Amino acid sequence: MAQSNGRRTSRRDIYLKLRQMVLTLELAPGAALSENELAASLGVSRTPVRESLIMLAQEGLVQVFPKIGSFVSRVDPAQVADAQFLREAVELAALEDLPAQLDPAVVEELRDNLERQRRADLGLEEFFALDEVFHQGLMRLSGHGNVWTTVAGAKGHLDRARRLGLHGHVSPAVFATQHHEIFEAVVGGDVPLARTAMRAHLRAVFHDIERIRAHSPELFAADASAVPVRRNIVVWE
Amino acid sequence: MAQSNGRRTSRRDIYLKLRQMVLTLELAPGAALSENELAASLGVSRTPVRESLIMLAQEGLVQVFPKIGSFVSRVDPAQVADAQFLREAVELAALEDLPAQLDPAVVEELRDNLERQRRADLGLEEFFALDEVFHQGLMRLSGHGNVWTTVAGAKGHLDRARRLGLHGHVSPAVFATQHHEIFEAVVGGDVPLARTAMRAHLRAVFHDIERIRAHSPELFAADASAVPVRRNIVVWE
DNA sequence: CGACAGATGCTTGTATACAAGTACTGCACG
DNA sequence: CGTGCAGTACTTGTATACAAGCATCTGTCG
Repeated sequence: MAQSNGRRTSRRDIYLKLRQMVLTLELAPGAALSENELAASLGVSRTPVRESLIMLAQEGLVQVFPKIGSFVSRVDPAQVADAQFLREAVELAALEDLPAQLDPAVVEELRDNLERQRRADLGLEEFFALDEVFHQGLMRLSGHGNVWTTVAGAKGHLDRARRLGLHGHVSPAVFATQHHEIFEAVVGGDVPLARTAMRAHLRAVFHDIERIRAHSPELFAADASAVPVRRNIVVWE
Repeated sequence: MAQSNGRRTSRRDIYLKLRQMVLTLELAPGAALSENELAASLGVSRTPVRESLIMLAQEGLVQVFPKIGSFVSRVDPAQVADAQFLREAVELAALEDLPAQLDPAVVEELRDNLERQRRADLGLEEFFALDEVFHQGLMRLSGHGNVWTTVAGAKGHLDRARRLGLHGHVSPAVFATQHHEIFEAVVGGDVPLARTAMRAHLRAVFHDIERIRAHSPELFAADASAVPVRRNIVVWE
């Protein structure tokens, strides 16, 4: 889904950097993004910055209003729900496609991943990175690793909502345990149990979001097509 | 997923036009796309053309090789299979989310759509348009209409493969009948039957593709990252 | 004091110029 | 006749200049 080849262009670097900043909430939902400011701060011209913003807009992470401004999109509850439905459908379907003999290399990789999730000093972003790799690894077991790319591209709003939910509150340990349960069911060949555990895990993540929405409604979109006001933007907290 | 607002920009027009041409095979897989040529023929500068190509590249419909050229991506069998898995997972899951009371407006719309699919003088592109609306309508019945946007964005390679398969060979009538079966099961509240019919329908579409791949292998990608050669490009047939 | 109007400064959209690099073409030479 | 090399014509990437439009601020007038 991403850019085809590995040629180093500043656009690619900027795109990845901005995307990361949006997903990790370093750029807060609703924040104004000026092409000129970004270009100046990154030491490049408007062109690669602008093209990066176009790509992010296509993913729904940024909104561009012609002649008005560009903004980090607020977390849209509808898109969060859509992404939840999508990932649940895909990940549950993948579990039913598991082969009789699992790829031992991937299994080992997953085991290693789970090990690291249990480390006590695990940071939040480190956990999210491991979480991402874990779920993609499960998809690879059934030969649908590349489908994860599409799912990952569609769940930007969901990811940001999760980060909002976890900031300072919930420990990742609960999710690590759920990951372990799913993994054990998979290697044990118990598909129904794996599905049950996966569904419970994904829904636990999802339900957590409503709580944070009540806590910080300004980060969520009331009307997705509304134009944010530039002056009242709060960059962080 | 698409551009946020409805402001008329030439970029948006060009993007939609090029996208349509790629999906309908008017621009053949493997064809070279020169930013300069496109800009000249469209009567605009490189900028909006280039930005459109970037968007299409992000969707996987176009490949851009820096300093080399831009090409309509060949149909990638792996991406076709991925899209098949994705849509099957999503559409089957949506059937299980159907409410007890279906939205009568959508039901009527679907009935109307099916009616038009039965017209004898139906053109190929007209059928595809109706097919698209039909499947999206089914998703709307379960409240997941917007998820279809993501699915539609991911199934570009699948759609092109289907068009290759249908060009001149199979009649859409078979698919129309299958659509009818699915619809009847849905309005009858028989979810298991609807799932069975849907699965059969989607797999029938999928299996048709292998046939055409044997027939026109040059339109399919052997190695997705390989650079097409510019001189041997056959624009159509 | 309030309201309206114009100017100003910002925004993104588009066009154009230049930079860097690839691939083919044609000629010279063995 | 084949091979190698240099030149040329093309490609996309980036920088910059200009165009068009919105929003806000400020000054003026009622």
